Amino acid sequence: MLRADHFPIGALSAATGVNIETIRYYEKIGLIPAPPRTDGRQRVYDVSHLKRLTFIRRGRELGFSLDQVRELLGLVRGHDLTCANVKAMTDSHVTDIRRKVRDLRKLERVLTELAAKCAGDAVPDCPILDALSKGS
Amino acid sequence: MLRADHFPIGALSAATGVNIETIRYYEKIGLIPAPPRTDGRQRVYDVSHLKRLTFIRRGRELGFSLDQVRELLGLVRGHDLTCANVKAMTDSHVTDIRRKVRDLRKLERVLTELAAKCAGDAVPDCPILDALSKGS
DNA sequence: TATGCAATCTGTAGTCACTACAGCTACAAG
DNA sequence: CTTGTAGCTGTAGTGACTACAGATTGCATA
Repeated sequence: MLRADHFPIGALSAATGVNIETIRYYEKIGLIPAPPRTDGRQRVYDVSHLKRLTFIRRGRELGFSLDQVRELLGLVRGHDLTCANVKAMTDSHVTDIRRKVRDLRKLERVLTELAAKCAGDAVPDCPILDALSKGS
Repeated sequence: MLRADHFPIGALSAATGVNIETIRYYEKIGLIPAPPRTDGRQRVYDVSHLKRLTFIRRGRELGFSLDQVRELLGLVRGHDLTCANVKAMTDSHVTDIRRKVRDLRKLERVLTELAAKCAGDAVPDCPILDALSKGS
């Protein structure tokens, strides 16, 4: 944990695991507020930035888009989210994820089947390429 | 199936299910050869283009990147692929897919657990937001 | 105080695989 | 010959960053 109550961007990056360039990017798109600066125009952060950025990182890790994270942060027209709002967003996100998993598992099955037909020898002729080429 | 042996881009698009803009994009990045043109500079395709584009579309549907498709097409330095090459690419792709599935299922589990704790009522206080905010 | 060097700054361009659009020209049917 | 659809080029936008160039700042040591 950071002991100092003010720290530069590198420390914020290290503490949150968010890339320095990404932090500046988040500032540019208004996801985190522009922090105060030193006389030399270097950014100075405090614990509130650390918390907010940690929230963003976890949201991203859970697969929310930046826009969804923005919404979760209650940034949309200053509107405070209710628990019901958040649950609805989460449920719809889970539905998306389940669909992706289904699609990927199907892909996996098809590719595995194709690979099984493939002897893996040194000839240029291959059942996988055949399967991709054959008429509809 | 197309009966004419020469056809314009719209017909190629309809026959393959690949968007017109995407076909031109594929040409620009060298994935399909530039076809001959009419006097009015409109592209004229034949069955070879149709086959190649179908191959590309199927490869994409199986989740290969354009660079992998390019490789499967044997475009990389004119080197012909052996069956072993193709099998190796496919296997590594399957490994990628399995990893993605694992990650997504984990995400699904975490989100489902979070959503279960959430009463879904109208108060602004929400266990999901709490979980994202809490210290590490 | 001087110096050296790591950290930070801004701004731009690149990534992937397209998609969208503006403003133009070509072609086929009636 | 007109009308309408199809096609043309070139550029910019998408999401979520990442990479870089070239400048400046800040801090520690000599």
